Amino acid sequence: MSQLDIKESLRQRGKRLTRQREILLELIDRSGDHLHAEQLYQMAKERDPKLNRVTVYRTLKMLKQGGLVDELDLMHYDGDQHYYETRLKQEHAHVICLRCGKVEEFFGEPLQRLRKQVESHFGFQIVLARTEIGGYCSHCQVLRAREFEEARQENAPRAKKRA
Amino acid sequence: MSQLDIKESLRQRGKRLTRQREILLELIDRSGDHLHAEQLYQMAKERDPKLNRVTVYRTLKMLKQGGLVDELDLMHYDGDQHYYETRLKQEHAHVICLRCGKVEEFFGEPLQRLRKQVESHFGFQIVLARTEIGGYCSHCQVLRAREFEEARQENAPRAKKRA
DNA sequence: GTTAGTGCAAACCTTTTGCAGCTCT
DNA sequence: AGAGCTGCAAAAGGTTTGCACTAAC
Repeated sequence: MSQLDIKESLRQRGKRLTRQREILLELIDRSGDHLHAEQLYQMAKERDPKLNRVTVYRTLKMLKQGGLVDELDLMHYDGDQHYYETRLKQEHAHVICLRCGKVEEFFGEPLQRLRKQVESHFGFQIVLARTEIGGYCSHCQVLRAREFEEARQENAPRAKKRA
Repeated sequence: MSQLDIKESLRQRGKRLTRQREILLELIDRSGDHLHAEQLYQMAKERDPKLNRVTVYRTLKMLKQGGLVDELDLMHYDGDQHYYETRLKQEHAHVICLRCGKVEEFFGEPLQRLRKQVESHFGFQIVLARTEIGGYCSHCQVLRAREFEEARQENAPRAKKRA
């Protein structure tokens, strides 16, 4: 969903396109996924120092209610704030590395199957769905193993390095 | 994961089994899933009026870190607090009705497939995973349709009931 | 006897609200 | 003109922290 689509959607719902919203929409549009309110606020403040944090929250809330952005928790990787991304057509899971914080997106058929099964199994009408997976990316798995090894050696000082 | 299993796990990790923890574990064990800290606190206070809210938070945090309970958001159905459930062997999704708040659990093979695919696709080591689906249960779908109809008639007063 | 755990008060972080004034349309 | 939006200040909601005291091991 592009900035233009979002603007059009606001127009149709009789929302005003203020200077502040222009700034926020542009930032959301180009700065990629997964920002939280404070990040967005800091970035917006550079373009308009008077823009208030509250406006960021109000704008995000409005976009969320309009179905234009999705709200994520990302396994509370870094505190309890929420993260936002412009809504994509295709459902996807978020895979978060608990060590480095990197977020991968996974698009795969199990997600569609899951959705269909829940709908038919419970007669449920799905409005929004979210899958978040936390763990360690391949890079950090190696680093963690190394860290463990180092910690082990520190706990057993004077031991010979090799048996 | 039963209360006894949890106690054993604490013992092994050198955690103390205090009077307060006994109370909280028992409540978590028997009062079913999906409570949040405040609910747990209110229940615990009835058994020990001196037990502090902070102890509830600290206990939940410890159990979470020990992998004994899982933390959920339930699509922030009712505010931004977290919900807790004792960890089950089998992965499942939570299906939350946004109107009545009912939570269903869905166990199905797409979840296992998803997990496997993410592991192999990214070489990712999964620690915890969470799928939350928000929408309307079959019961509330009917009620919502009725509510819409009533609202429509109020907005068009004196209109004939049937065309 | 140690050390982990508790209660209390106070702080913290994120988000929301009330209201007067401003600005899109 | 007028509804909708903004900024400011203040509050709310949920959770964490520092510290002196207590209790489990």
